[in-house]
Amino acid sequence: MSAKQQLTERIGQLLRDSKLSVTETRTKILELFMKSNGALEHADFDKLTGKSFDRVTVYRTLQTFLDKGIIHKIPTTDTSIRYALCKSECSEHHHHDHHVHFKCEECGNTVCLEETDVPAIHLPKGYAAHNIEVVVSGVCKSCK
Amino acid sequence: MSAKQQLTERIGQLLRDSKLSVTETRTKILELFMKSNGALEHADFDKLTGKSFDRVTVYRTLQTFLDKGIIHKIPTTDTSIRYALCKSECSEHHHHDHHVHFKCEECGNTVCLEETDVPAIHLPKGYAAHNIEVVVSGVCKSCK
DNA sequence: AAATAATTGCAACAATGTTGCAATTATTTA
DNA sequence: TAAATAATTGCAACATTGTTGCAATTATTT
Repeated sequence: MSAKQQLTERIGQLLRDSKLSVTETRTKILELFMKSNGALEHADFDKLTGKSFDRVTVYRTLQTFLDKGIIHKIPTTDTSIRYALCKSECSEHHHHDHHVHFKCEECGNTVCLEETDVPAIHLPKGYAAHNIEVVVSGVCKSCK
Repeated sequence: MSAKQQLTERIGQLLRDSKLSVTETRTKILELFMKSNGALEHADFDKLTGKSFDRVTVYRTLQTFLDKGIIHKIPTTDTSIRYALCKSECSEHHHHDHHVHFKCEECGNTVCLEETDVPAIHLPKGYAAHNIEVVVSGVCKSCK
């Protein structure tokens, strides 16, 4: 079995596990996530697939993946929301997204730093934290 | 001198200090920032001013304030970028925005927790950090 | 108070995101 | 495995958000 076939099989399994139909769009989009080593934004899917899918379909696919805990959003200060694959600990009802995100100012790429834990934050009295997002910007390994 | 007049005078001074003309739009928008205890998004200005200003003017005003270091952006995972006033340590060329942002899931309000410092993050080898953004979501003081 | 410089608002556009519905594709059932 | 059912896709149409050029207005300077 070729590497390509293996990837397709793995993606199919992931979709079935999430109780989703295995379709071309979903397979292709997951493939893009798995091949890319960073976060993707909506416009990337047009670029990377050569607009093979309708914009609406891409929006709906991303939303579905979010709902199922397959991908997560990364906060930004620009218009484009970024998405990245979740690790296996994430599920439909519980995200364990406790890693740091890094955005490189040189190449513009955003990556998940899985090894880097989000530190505990000591909030003022009366505040209850459910989720902590850390986005570091600077220069990445490849660009320095 | 009334409280209202004092605020207007303070705003005028802030604008002059930043080498900006003192106009109605800018004064009004800064007034909104100073009166609100949280971050504002573009749509808020329409709501709060009853659409007294053209959308374009509001966009340009916010951009100008960003450039001058009067306000800063707060990252989000939704479409709307949020803005909040900078403290006095910020200037045109250097932001000292090292506080934590908190978004309440109940009331939707985002606030700057000035007292809460951003912790040091230990990045993997090869990564250089310029800026660290921390956004905590949960339940705020008023909503718990 | 006039001259100059900066800001505003309009129009027109571009990009991003959403909804309903009919056609297509995937899954289930027999 | 073919028909029935269920889900997904693509289109059209629209809503929202953000951008640019330019003429009219307003603020600052001389």
